Order: sequence, then C-alpha cells, then structure tokens
Amino acid sequence: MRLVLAKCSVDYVGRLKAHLPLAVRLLLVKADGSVLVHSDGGSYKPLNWMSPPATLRTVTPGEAELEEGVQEQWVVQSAKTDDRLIINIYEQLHDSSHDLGVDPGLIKDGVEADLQRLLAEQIHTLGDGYTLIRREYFTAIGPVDILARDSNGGTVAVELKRRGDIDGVEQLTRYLELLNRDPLLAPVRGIFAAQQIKPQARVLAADRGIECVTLDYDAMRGVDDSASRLF
Amino acid sequence: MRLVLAKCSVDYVGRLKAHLPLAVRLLLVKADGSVLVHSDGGSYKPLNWMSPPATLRTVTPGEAELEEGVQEQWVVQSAKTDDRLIINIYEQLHDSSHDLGVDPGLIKDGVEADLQRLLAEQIHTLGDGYTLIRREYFTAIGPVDILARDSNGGTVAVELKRRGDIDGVEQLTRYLELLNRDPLLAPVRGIFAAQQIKPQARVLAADRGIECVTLDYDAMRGVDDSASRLF
DNA sequence: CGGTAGATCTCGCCC
DNA sequence: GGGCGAGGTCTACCG
Repeated sequence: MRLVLAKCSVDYVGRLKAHLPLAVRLLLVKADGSVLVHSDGGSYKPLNWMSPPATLRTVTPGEAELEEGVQEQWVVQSAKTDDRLIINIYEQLHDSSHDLGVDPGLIKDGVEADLQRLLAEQIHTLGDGYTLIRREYFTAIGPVDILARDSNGGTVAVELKRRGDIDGVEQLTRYLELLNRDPLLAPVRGIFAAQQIKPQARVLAADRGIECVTLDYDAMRGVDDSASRLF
Repeated sequence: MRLVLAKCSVDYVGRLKAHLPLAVRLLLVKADGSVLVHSDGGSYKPLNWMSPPATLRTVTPGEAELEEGVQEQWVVQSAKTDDRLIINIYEQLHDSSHDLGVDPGLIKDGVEADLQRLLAEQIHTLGDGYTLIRREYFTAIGPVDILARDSNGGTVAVELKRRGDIDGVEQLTRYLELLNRDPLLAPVRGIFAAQQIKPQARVLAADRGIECVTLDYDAMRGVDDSASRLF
C-alpha cells in the first residue's frame, strides 16, 4: 500500500466523466492496482477511484501540463474495462509505502441472513401452528426468503427485510403472483416481516392482502443459544 | 487527516455487529472525526468505518487487553447514533498528520440527470410527433422522469435509466397506475428508456404493455452542442 | 425531518 | 457470466 499526499487534479473517464479541480488530497494505491482519492471529509466513499484490477503508469506530463506546473501524471487504467483515471500531480507532500499482507476479512452478525435463520428456527413468531417448509425457496424470478405452512395447512410466503420498504412489498407481490400459478401450492398468502416497516409499505401491503409482522431481532437473538458463540 | 498503519483488531457495534481479527491495516482519521479501516485490497469500501460526525477517544486498555498486548485502544463514537467502533492497536508502524483544507468537490457528467436533459431536448428520439409536457413531473409517490404527448395527442410517461432493470419497470408501473386515475391525463402509456435494458425487464415491460427504447448516450450527446462546454 | 430514487453503486450468491 | 437481492448501503433532492 502506497500513501501519497499531493496537490492534484483528477479526471475520470469511463461509465461517466468526472473532474476534480486542483486541491490537496490523499492518493491511496493498493496492492491490486486500485486507487482511491480521498479528501479530509465526507463519508467512506472516495471522491474518485479506480476499482481493481488496474495498473498505474507514471507518465511524464505533456508540454501544456508542464507549463501549468504538473510534476507528474498518473494514468490508472482498468484491466477489464476502458475506465481510466488521470491524476495530475502538482506537488507531493508525502509518499510512503507499506507492506500489510492479506487481510483475514470481516465477520458479520445481524444481517438479513441471520434474521432469516432465526425466523426459520422460531417460525411460531408468525403465529401458532406455523411450520417451516423451507428457506430460500428458489423460483424463476428469485428466491423466496421463507416458505411456511399455517395452522390451516395454507401456504405462506414470507419476505424478510431489515427495513421494510415499498420495494419489498413489490418483490413479495411478484413472488405471490408466480407461486399462485402453481396448483400444488396455491392459494399462497404473503407475510411481510421486518424489524421496521415504513407506513407507506404498510398501506401497500394492506391493499394487496399482505400481512405485516414486525420482528424484534434482539429478542429473537436472545432465544437463540448459538448467538453467544460468535465472538 | 491522520494516517496510521497499525497491527490491530476492530469491532463495530451498531446496526449490526462486525469483527476484524488481528492484522496490519490502514487507519484513516478525517477532520470530521470519521474513521476508515482499509486493507491492501478490495475496492473503495473500507473493511470497517465510522461515518461523520464522530469523535475519537484514545483509551488506556483494560487489564485483559494489556495482557494480550494491546498498546492503545481507540473508541470512535458516532455523534448521532449509538454506533461505535472499537480499535485495539497492538503495534503502530506509521503515524502522520496532514492538513488538506476543504475540497472543491466533484463535477460529474453523464449521470441520469444528463440523459434526462438530452432526451427532453431530443424528445423526437421516442418517435415522430412527440412533444415534451415536462421533466420531473411530481406525483404523490415520486417524480415521473418525463411526461410527453405522442403524435395522436396521447399522454406518455417515460421512465429513464442508465441500466434498465426490473425495478425500473415496477417503478413505471406504479406511476402509470396513479396517472391513469387522473381523468385529465388518462389514458397514459408508458415508455421504458435506458442505455441498456435487461432481458427480464423487457419481458415484464412487454407483459404490462410498456414500450422499451434503447438510448445511445454518445449519439445524443453528439447532437447536443452544450456537451463540449463542460471541461 | 421523512419519502423517493440514483449510484462509476459494491458485494455476494446461485443458476 | 448473467440475474437477483442486500447493504451499517450512501447521497441528493424535494415535500
């Protein structure tokens, strides 16, 4: 990993065009050739970047650039696409390289997959007499999060979200349409389950005869004994 | 901006939990208190981070941590939420601070807004005799990208995307449903316009009587004389 | 502040 | 490789 602080201007040409006027920024060059251009604020997203795999070429500036005070020009070329990042360096304030090795990577807990596992284990959360048919029931238009059977033997498709938005209701509606064409499954009801459900999503769900269920992840996690084993 | 290279472990607790085992990483501390944890690979997304506004406290490690070899502990606390990042530093390999100043920010060209402007100017791209009613026609459920009138005087709602996906068809369908309830506008046809339209989106659009139009941004840009003025 | 939609989205999975 | 969905999505914009 190479860290350069420099007064620079940056141009990106690829899926769109983007330009950064002259200013002091951090240029982060990773081992895979990717480059991040960061300012001293904003969020984790760089102002500009090149995704790996990419190669960095250091070029002697043209006459016009030299005239303007460009000391060095970086051309970062994507190996897969014709995306390109051109960095004109006017002044280098810092330059250091470091060996980091391979990162062991991130361990996550609490994403939708964990919610899904917990709800499958605690399917009674949806109501008495519910039984699990299966998780990730694959259809031609995508996987249904959970397929279950209610106390009357009716099939229920569950769409699970951390945050229940209008898109999730649309998604579940598509699945229900498809599942209800299958005479072995039909009629299939829908349940929209999320930690938090937006009012507008509730309205749309009600309009389509879809039940809404709010989930308490912490409570469900408390019931689950494998939760404490993670860390 | 402070740059630290350190052998560290990282824990995030907030909307979810995430853990990074011991390894050498870049810790980037920005002026607004935000912190990025980067490895020497991957894309622009950090392994872990804290969004601004946040405050970094340097804490003397507890007895257990000292025993393990933790030299310093960073607690990065979000100012708005109870999200927290805890970084245990075992060894510092580099530490430098730099003054960058405020960044003038990014100038973009070629995003959906530019496509929209061009299509509005060249509305005949959709067919002979088309006229523009207006761009960004606001409804209760969101803005319709372009509203136009065809050669027969019929109203047409245009949904514009860089990449035409199934979601865009759903979006246009919602708008059409709403617009067709307005007797002054009805009947309203739909056109799904994008630089590239996925096969499944085409199928869904056809099923709903929505016309698909593929746009050539470069050609449209070539017609537009203001394009060359940007850079 | 909430609702809506875009993004050089990125990332990960499964077919 | 394409399709599909999640994301600590983030970010911009408009009511």
